[in-house]
Parts: sequence; C-alpha cells; structure tokens
Amino acid sequence: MHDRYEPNEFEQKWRDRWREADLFRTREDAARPKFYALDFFPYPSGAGLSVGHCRNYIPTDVLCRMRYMQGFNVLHPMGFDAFGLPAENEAIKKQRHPSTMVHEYGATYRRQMELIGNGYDWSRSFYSSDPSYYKWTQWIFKQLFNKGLAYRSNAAVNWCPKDKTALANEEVVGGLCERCGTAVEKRFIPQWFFKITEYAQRLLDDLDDLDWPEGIKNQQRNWIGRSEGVEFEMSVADQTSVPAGYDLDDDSGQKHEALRFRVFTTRIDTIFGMTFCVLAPEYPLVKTLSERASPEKRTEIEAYVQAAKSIGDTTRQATDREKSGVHTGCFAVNPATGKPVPIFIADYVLMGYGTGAIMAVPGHDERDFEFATKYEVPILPVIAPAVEALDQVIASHQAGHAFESKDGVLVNSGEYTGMPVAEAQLNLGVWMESLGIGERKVNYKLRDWLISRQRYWGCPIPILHDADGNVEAVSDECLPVQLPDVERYEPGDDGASPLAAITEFVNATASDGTMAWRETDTMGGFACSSWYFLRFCDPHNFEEAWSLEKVKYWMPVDCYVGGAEHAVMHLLYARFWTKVLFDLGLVPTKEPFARLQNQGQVLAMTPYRLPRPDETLEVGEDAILIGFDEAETMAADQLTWKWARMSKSKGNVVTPEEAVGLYGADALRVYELFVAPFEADVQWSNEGMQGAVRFLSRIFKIAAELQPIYNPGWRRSLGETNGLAKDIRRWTHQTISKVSEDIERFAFNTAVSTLMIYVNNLNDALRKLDAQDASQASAISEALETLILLVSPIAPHSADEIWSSLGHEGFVYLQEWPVANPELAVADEVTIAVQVNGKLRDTITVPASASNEEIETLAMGSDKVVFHLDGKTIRKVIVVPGKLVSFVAN
RNA sequence: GCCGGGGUGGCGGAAUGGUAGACGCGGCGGUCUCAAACACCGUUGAGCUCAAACUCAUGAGGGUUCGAGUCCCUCCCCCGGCACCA
Repeated sequence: MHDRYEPNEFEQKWRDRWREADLFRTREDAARPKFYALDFFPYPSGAGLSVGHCRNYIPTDVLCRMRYMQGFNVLHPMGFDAFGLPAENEAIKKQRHPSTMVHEYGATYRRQMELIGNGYDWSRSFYSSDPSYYKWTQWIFKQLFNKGLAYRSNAAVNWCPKDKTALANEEVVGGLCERCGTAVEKRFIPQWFFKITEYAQRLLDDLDDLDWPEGIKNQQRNWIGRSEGVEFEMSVADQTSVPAGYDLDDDSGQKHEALRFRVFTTRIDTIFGMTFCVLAPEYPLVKTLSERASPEKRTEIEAYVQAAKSIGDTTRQATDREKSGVHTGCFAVNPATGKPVPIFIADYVLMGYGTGAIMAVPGHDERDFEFATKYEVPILPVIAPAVEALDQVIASHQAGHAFESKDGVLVNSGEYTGMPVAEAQLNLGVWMESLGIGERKVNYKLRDWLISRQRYWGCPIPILHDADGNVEAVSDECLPVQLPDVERYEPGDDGASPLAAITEFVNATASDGTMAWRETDTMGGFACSSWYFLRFCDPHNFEEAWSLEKVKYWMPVDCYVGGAEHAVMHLLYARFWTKVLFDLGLVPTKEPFARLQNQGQVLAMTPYRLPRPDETLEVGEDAILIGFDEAETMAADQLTWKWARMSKSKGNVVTPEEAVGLYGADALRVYELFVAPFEADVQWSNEGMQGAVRFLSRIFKIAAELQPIYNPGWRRSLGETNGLAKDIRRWTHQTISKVSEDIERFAFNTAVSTLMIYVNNLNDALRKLDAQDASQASAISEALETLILLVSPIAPHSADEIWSSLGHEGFVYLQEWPVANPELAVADEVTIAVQVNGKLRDTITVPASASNEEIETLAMGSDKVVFHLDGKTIRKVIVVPGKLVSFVAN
C-alpha cells in the first residue's frame, strides 16, 4: 500500500479498469429510484477542455457517484452539440470539413473527461449532427409546424454581416452578434420563426416552481417582459377641432375620412395628462398623414422617417440621445378630455413593442417630459402624492423632471380626481372597455424565436416550397432531409443559404407529385439542444424520437449543471419545446430541468500592458492584453496582471492534462471542489493544488498505518464502545451525515472540509490508538472504510487504490453509501457558551442529557460568571439546550 | 435608471438569530537533514499584555432582540443582467 498519494502509480490503471468493467453503464432497474444528472451540451471546440470546464463536470460526477452508491439508477450521459456556427466558422478557418473536425474534437473532449475520472455512460453518446439524431430534430420541427407554431415570415431581422446569417433576438447582445461581436444590421429576408410568444405566460408562470438560481429566473422574467396595461383607440381629429394657436398645415381645406390608431399604456391613470401622442417612424399611418400634409410638412416628415431608418437600432435606442421628432400637423382626440392633442413622429417610440404608438404624458414620464420640453408641448400634472400636494409635482417639473409616482392620487382628472392610482387604473380600464374603444391588455417584450440560418452546418429545415409559394412539411418517411456532403459550403452575402446553390439538394417533389424545391435555410444550433436531454433517455431508438415510457421514467432532469450565459437562450428554448411536446402528449413533464446549478468561472492571471498614446482600448478594458511571452520581456512596472476567464484567445488556459500531469486527477478534483463554493468564480493557481495533494497523502498514510489492524469484519465485532472508540464512531457518523448533505446541496467545498476535519481527527486518534483494544480496532476499521466510501466520489482513483490494497475486490462505486446512525453521532458532553448581558464570558462543558436547570446551576458556578454578575441582580435567564446560557442582569 | 447577487483575517472561504473567522493557502517557530526540498508538530484577526483578563472587529450608519455576519430601515461600493419596452 502506498503511504502517500502517488497518482502516476495508479490513476491510469483504475480508469482502464472502469472502462473494461463498463462501470458507468446506465442501470434501469425498475425497483430503484432514478436520478438524471446532466451537464450543458458542449460544443467540442478545437481548444479542448480547460480546468475551467472541469469545474462544471467534476461536481456533477461527484453527485452522480454518490447517488449511484445510494442505490439510484443514475443517468449521466454526455454528447456533443456539433451543429452550428462555432463549429462551422472554425472549420472554414482551418479549411476542413466540419463533420470530420467535430468528431475529432469530440474524441479529445472524451479523452479529457476520462482523464479527470468522470464516469459517463458513453454508450448513450451522440453528436447533434448525426443523421440519426437530426432526423428527429426535423420531426419535432414538423410537430411545431403542424401545430401552427412554426411559420415563415418576411420580417426585419438581425443580420450578422460577418457570420452572414440572421440571428435570433436572444443571440444579439447590446446590438452585437453574441458569437463574434459584430454589429448586427437590419435585413428583410423571409425567415422561419417559432411562436414562442404563444407560450410567454406559461414560460413566466412555471418559473415559480423551479429550483433554479434566482438570478436566472429573474433574467427570464425580464426577457419575457410582461406588462399589464390598456390598449385603446385614438381618432385623428378633423381640422375643424384644431385648437387655436396651432397652425394647421393642411392645404387641402377638405374634410377627411376618420383615421384611427391604437396606443398601449401601462399608466391609463395618467390619461388626463396626455398632451400629445407619438407614432414610431415606421408606423403605417405615418404615410397617410404625410400624404395629407402640406408639401413642406411632407418633406419634413419623409426626411425624418428616412433618417430614423438609416441610423442603426443600437444608436437609435441609446438612452443618452437627445429626443427628436416632428409634428405631423395632425391632431388626435384625448378620449378622456375630448380635447385634441398633436400627433408627433419620434424615433424614441419603437415599432416592435406594443402598438408602435403611444399616448405621451410629459408630466409623469421622463422621456415624454424631455420631448415636450424640447418641442414646447404643454406639461400637465395629473398625479400627486395628495390632492393638496400638487406643489411637489410642479416643483419637480420646474426642476426639469417628470414626476414619476406609482402611488399617490389623481389630480386634474375630472371625476377621477382624488382617486388613488391603483383604483384609477382599474376604473379607467373598465371605462375604456365600456366605451368600446379599448381593453385591458398584457404585452410581452418576448419576440418569436427566429430559427433560420443562412448557413450550411445545421439541421436542414424539412420544408418544401411549391410553385405557388405554398409550403408543406416533408413526409415522415422522407426524414431525415440529409445535409448534402459537399466540399464548399462558405456562406454568401446575399442572404441565401449555401445549400441554395446545390441543385440536387434543392430540387424535390411535393406530396402531390408536382415540382417543388427544398427550404435551404438550416436551423440554428439552439434547435438541436432543445431536446437532446430527451434523446439521452432513449438514444438508440430508430422507430421514434424516444419512447414515452423511457421518457416518463427518466424525465425531468433532476440536476442540470452549466454556465449562466444560457439564461435566455438555451434554457428558454428548451423549456418552450418541452411545453409544446407536453401539449402534444409526447412528454410527461411541463418543465425539462427540475433543478439548475450554475458553476463559477475559473480565472487565470493574465498579463496586460498600458496602452501607448496612439492606441485605443477595447470596450470595458483599461489595458491591452498581451501574450505570456511578451510579458516575460517587459519590465514589471509596465505590466498589469489581471484575473481573466480562461480562454484560448487570452493564452491563459491551463489544460486538464497539465494539471493532472503536475498533481494528479484526484488532486485536481479535490482542489476544484474545495477552493470555493460551486457557484463562485475561482482564481486559479497551480500551487493551490498542493493542499489537495497533502490531504490525499494523509488519507494514504492513515490507511497504510491502519492496514495491519484493519478488520473487514468490524460489524460483527462491534460492541459497546467507550472513550476513544466512542469518539471515533461519533466522528464517523457525524461525517457521514454532513458529507452526504453537503454533496446533495452542491456544497462541495464544505463536504471536502468536513472530510479534512475527519482525517485530522483520525490522524490524532492514531497516536493514541491501542491496537489490542478490540472495540478501538473495530471503530477505527469502520472509520477507515467510511472514509474511503465518503471520499470515493471526490477522489475515485485513490479510493479504489486504497480499497483494493486493503484486500477488497471490485470497485468502491459498487459499494453502498454509508448511512449515518444519529444516535452514534450524538456527543455525551456538550460545550455551552455562557453570556452575561449578551457578552460571551465563559464556556462550560455539561452532559448532553443535562436539564435546563442543571445547565443554569453549572453556569452560575463559573468564576467568570460570578465576577461579571457581581453586584447585579439577575432579571432573566435564557437557556438554549446544547448551545448557551444567557444571564440578563443589572 | 431598473432587476438580481454580493461586501467576513494577508488570501480562498466557514457559520439553522446563539462561542465569528471552521477547513485550506500563505506566514512564523520547531523536528527531521551536512544542507535544502518534502513531510511532521506547534502557532497565526487587531489592540493591550510576561500572562491572565479585558477591549475592538463581518462595507458605513441607525433599529429590533437577552443576543445580529445573519432580521428591518437608510446609505456606499463591487459583480451580473436588462435598458427610450410606453
């Protein structure tokens, strides 16, 4: 037996044995409970894994290993998110075919995952680019299509000029392509969408029951962006009702037919304060109003609309931009007051939200206030803290700000004056409905999910177009629509997929035998990852996407682990697909992931230097990234070292091979688990792993020392224990319960620290141990076994090595997880804090069975307590059993 | 601006309203060694000290409580997300 941790001597041996024994093959034993744990579907990048990725995979593996030992059927699969932009872009750069490249990278990932000792059931693995997988991605597309949830539309879409494809809203971050950081442009191309908006309310409501981090749920709530309000109709006023002081530019002198438009507001209570209204420049009515206007006015309007079109969305939506707009020369009637208000066109109103038109209440909305000030529109206070507190509102206006108030009462609001805001919102909504010009309505920021990509490397959309422009789904027998194997697949700039140039692919026959052509867009990668967790339940099914029975058994995923960056992308899409499939009766759960955990990132020291005078910095950077080689050549005062996320581009990656080579796989596992809470970021240092090595070495040392007295039959020879033997058993059973709980709640750092305390205690006990004492020998044998079992999910190679050195056959993984006996975990004596007037003055040791009165008496006997109580009268005594005694005296 | 999550020794971090700083890293002292490394043993919040005792201390300030890192209020700072969404 090794007496210290020497990973090179045994770790590889155990990994080989696990593979030979097919140890991690999924068990589907009907008598056992199931546990489904899953890591986010990784895209296999050419950079391979870093120790940062391991921080995701190791903890899931620890939990799975414990669950298996606890008697669960564990499903712990791994596969690869192979389709999509990142793979294709890398393949283009390397002049390779994405298919061969991705498989090669996937093999590297697998090798690295095995190197760190992770136990996946590789027999269930697949690539999302396998035809046997994407056949079913297409089949699910069809389910959506048949249900009316997939549609083609010629809308303005986000186009990434670098990746040469359209993107979903979720993939545009701050106006930039989420992948490559290029500014997106607007394009009008016919695109396929999924109607995720139809599920907005359910996606919002069902968040409440999920055991997910609050931050992720919050992000989804914001993204869905529900708001309640009233949508109502405004009529354009006839020129005869134009108020004095407004010069109407209508040169026709004619009466026009009644024009109307609808506005949405969340603050119907402020309607009496509407002194103008605003249409988005893209609003359809703008054209009509412009045609009515004088030639000069028309020129002005058209110029403004043109200008709004030409500036990008990002610029347009910058909050610090000065408001701009143009008066149409027309007026609309405020339905509450009956008075005409001017209609403006302004680009601060967006066509994409609500109706694209608003009622403007400058008195109580900062944006409207800014606009009204610039264009000299009246500002009217209609909400105040109280009817008699109008001066506060006026003061705010004079100071240059709208008075924004969610409570308070209405003023200057006719019969509603004096009514509290909440009540007025309800009453005015009802009033609108009774009048028949509006209704209470819920709006969402969520937009439909744009799924088309004008790229080669994705799942083909299984749709045929006929000569008349009709679309039909490819019949089930003809699935999968195979992605043609071609040499050249670079995207074009014309908004067409490269597949459009492949006539053999495009030409097809419709179901009625007429000529048709295939849809040439492919699906974005998020389609593939929206159901892979279902396929893992039944990965070799060639008849159907999955059998309902299998999915009923395994779903939902009990523990889903990955980074927080997918909050509104993958995690939202996968929820949506699951709900659709649920409605179709194809899956038994409304939600795919019962519990979600986000791991922290691993940061590495990365060299930066100060910019030279002629250099400009990247957004968010205050220095310029340099390579480690360059850093070596520079003087220390020229450099700044910063903690940055490990990435190939920063050159700061530590690979699992390096870490395992230097310190061993188990040391890497222990270090990553122990160094910080699971969800916290970690500052990587190779030296930090030395502590993990010491911990593992101590375990080996204890095991080696105990080997001669270790008795595998300790259960039979255990009798009444006292003294040291009893202490040992108490530590053992306390440790079992704490470690089990901690692993369960993802507190791996405290699980490891508990094991360290246990090891330290056993180490101390070793020095006092009497090998001739049978009860001590049994207790320490139990302790040694328990230590190996408890440490095995965390350091599986070491556990197996020690286990076999002690003469056991097989693997620790196949042993039963120990169960704590609460009676043994209880101490005979407890240390109790004694406080006088809230300050700690002494601690006393009392029998655990002592009554409150006995504890109080013992505490009164303490010299220190006597000293601090001297000359005082005890007013009150608080006894918390097992914890403290507190005297209140004066 | 809005919404989340945070702020504890030199560092990473522990702590169901009940002994703040577990465990580890680093430091210091020692054992082993010709010496070093490894390993092992001891020590390590600050102040005052020979020591005991005492005082202070969980971003700042208030409050509730016998007792607050933990609960409440006001404010500051950091991280993440959203942002002209009516």
